[in-house]
Amino acid sequence: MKKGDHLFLVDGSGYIFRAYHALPPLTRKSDGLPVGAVSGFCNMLWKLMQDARNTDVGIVPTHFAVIFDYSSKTFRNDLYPEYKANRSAPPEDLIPQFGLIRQATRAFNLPCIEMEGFEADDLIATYCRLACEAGGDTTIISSDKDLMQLVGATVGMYDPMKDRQIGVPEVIEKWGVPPEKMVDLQALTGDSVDNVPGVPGIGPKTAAQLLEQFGDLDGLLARAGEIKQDKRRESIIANTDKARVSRQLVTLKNDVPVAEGLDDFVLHAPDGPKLIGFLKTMEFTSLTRRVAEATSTEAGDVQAVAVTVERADSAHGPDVGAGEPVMARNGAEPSESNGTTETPKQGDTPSLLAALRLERAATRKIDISAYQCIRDIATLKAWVAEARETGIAAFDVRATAADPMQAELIGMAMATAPGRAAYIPFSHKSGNGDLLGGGTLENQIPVREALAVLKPLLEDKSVLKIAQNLKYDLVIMSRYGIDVAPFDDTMLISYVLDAGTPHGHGMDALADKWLGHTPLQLKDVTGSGKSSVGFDQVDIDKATAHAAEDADVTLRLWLVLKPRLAAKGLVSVYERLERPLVPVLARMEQRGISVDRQILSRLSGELAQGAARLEEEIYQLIGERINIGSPKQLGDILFGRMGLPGGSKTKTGQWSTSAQLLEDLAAEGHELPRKIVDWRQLTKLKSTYTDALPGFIHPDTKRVHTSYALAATTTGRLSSSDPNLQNIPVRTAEGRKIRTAFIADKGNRLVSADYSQIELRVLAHVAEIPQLRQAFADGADIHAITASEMFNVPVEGMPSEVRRRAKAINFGIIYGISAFGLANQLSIPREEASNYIKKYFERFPGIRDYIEETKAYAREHGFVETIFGRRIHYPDIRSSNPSIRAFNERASINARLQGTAADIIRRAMVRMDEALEKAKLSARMLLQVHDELIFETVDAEVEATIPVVRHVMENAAMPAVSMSVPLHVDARAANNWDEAH
DNA sequence: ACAGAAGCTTA
DNA sequence: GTAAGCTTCTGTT
Repeated sequence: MKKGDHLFLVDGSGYIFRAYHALPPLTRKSDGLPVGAVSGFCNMLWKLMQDARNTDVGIVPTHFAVIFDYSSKTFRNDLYPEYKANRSAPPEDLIPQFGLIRQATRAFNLPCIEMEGFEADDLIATYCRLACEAGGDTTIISSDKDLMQLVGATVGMYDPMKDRQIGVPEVIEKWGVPPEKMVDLQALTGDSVDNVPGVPGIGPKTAAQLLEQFGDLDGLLARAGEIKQDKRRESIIANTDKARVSRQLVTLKNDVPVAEGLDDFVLHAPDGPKLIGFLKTMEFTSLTRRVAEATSTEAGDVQAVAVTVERADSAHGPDVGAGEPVMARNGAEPSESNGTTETPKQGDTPSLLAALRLERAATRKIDISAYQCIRDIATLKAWVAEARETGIAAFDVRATAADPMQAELIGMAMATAPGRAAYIPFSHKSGNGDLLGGGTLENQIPVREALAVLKPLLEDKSVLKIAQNLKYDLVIMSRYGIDVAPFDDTMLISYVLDAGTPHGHGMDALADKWLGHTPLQLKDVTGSGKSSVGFDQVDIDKATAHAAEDADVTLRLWLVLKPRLAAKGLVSVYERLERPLVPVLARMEQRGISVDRQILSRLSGELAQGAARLEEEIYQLIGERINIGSPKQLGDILFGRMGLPGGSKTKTGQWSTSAQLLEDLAAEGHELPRKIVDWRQLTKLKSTYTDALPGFIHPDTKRVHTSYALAATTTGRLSSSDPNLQNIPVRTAEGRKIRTAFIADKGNRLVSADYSQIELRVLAHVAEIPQLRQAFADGADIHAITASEMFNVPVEGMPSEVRRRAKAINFGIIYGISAFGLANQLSIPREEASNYIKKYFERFPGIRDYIEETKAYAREHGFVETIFGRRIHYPDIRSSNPSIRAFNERASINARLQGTAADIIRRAMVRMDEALEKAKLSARMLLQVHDELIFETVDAEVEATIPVVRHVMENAAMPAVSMSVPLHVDARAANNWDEAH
């Protein structure tokens, strides 16, 4: 082996188990021999070898071996007799397959390596070292964490089933420590599968954090007394020996006296006849056919195949046919149903213009081979000048990640007219690089230089920039020091035009609907599944076709969609409520919020303990260790074996184990359901919040940056994801503790400001209900007033149950009330609920009128509008199916209220930054939770900030709408979100 | 490995 | 009864 050679080591034993479990269990040969795992193994090995020949993917092995465990007894059992002692025997139908899989390996002409007393992992470690010393690189085909300690400059891993390469960054991302510290991490966490003890109570998150703090395991054990948390400190001190022996167990031995040397692993081509012979014996017909095809096209003999391996890049790459589907797509005629059916009215200029532009854009054929690739500054400058000339540039940023806070620029596409588009690659890598990544390709304009030319254009007030989902590009560009303006966003225009229609607002849906065109899919250029690569690995010609097409399509969509805004009277919705919010949200996402790791980690420990205790108690009560998290198992036990009363079935025929039902059983005095409900709460909090949130802390900013979607809901609300910070617990004391982890930086406070009863206020305004308007004007308790009106009870000394029922009705109205739903909510008979509603409408006839008007309007127009003109479509409102129709009616009633409230807070957000700046305040808006805004500001400015925030929020409807009901905002400041809320 | 169901969190 | 997103389990690829 020499420098530049590349060794593939397949973790054969790992492969066997994964193949066995990933495949349907009952694959048998005609004589009954179980061969499912053998089949999976052969398929994977074949795919791996085919993929490996594809030099586009980047790695061509020169050496190849498959490594197996020899037996279960190894030197580790001498160190620690319990090692792997809890391993049950392999499944019966897997046992005969071990030998077959070794034979399969030989049939593939691959070395089959194993050694008594050592695990496959030790042999892999040894060969990695030998390869490294010889100057070669190694790829380990496995995803086993036990092997991650070997990853480094010359050693990478590859998971063939997930098609994922695992290098140093991936190890750090997954485990929070670099590969060389994996041993220490595993020593702390242990491994229940292999029976490595570790330190009880220390999981991967805690271990990573401790190792970061103390450097390594020895440092940690030596200074364990410094750990603040009592339980953790005591556990580590008490289990020092276990940690040490665990480290020995997980440390791979890289000096096994191996019999075969690397030179024995030189890769030979598959011996077609030999392999086919084996596969036929196994009755793997489809793989036999594939192998036969692959080998016969190369003249069917060993020599010819061997040549193919050497020159796979020239003639047999997987992309030979790439031009064909492209042409086919291109040649397709635009679909008939693309909006041209709408006939423009006489004299309706915007409509006419819309139709004309649509006609032009849609009929002009999209030719993705016509796009230019810009590879020198002079050409780039010419394109920039052209965009200045036309005053319009659609652009599309290509970056390394879907998360704009983590993404690095790879290139950018721009379009100045339909069909006239170009791609500027900045940092594409060579296709045949190894795991370390190929070198940057020649003839690209480096990011800095390209951005220096592009920045004046992107910031030019006289050039409109157009993008699809512009917030993503905005966040990235902002990180590169560019403030893109002015701009339009085709996704948002579509959202304003068509919220609620069945098509989405993504580029593919829009291209299909408006242009009758299907753009190249990302996976068509990056490869799907098997051979997918980062966009920076994509061949520049293909990258150009894809990225430039997106810019071209975006421009065409803008030409079609923008005029429709005016035609439908939706310009102001777009310009007041949508577009200006984009940079506001981009800034909020970039700022992020501080989350205290320590608090979450402590909570996580507490929750784990609580859950474990409940688990034991539950097992005691049912006398069996079932999976409590499985509603199926739980239902079978509770209502089947234990025969608890009141069981009901879900629509799939399973026993329902909903919290409501379990609560009812608990109320009847059953002990078990209570514990299950409690267990669910604890595990929910742990898995969704305390365990998940730390993973979202950005490595550089140390803050959590959520992502807001502007066009995700039908009503105009925002949504939050990755992580969702709009559903952080608040109702229970236990859950609220999670909010204490959301903190202000030192010297700062969090300010939370939320609208009080905004949707009911909107209802009182739009439905013109005198009693409710008066109640809100008086600052009265709205639910108590409602109850008082309905039941003729004075507000003073009102029983809480009476108020509770009125409150449920008020909420019910907002949700488009039904007797069924109200009955459910209040656990009362439907008759009774029906009477409540009747009585409510007698007292508040305006609300019944409002509901009927809304339904009639929706039925007539197919949409409803908020008071600011946002349009929400309900295409199924005329459905002949009564339950679908009723659902759409309720949703449309709700949409006017929820959507208006969403519009109001949007208006507040759009104005907020300027208002703060004008007041010379440094407060920064961080989060939005539908009716709440969270800010961070320096201590000294808290008192001055609150009135400004309140003023902007309470007057947000003005001047567009002067509400007949005052808006009220509660605001307070504290060090954490729990206390501020 | 992925999709859907069930369940639970928020406004 | 409205609007969302995330995790776990389960059956199927």
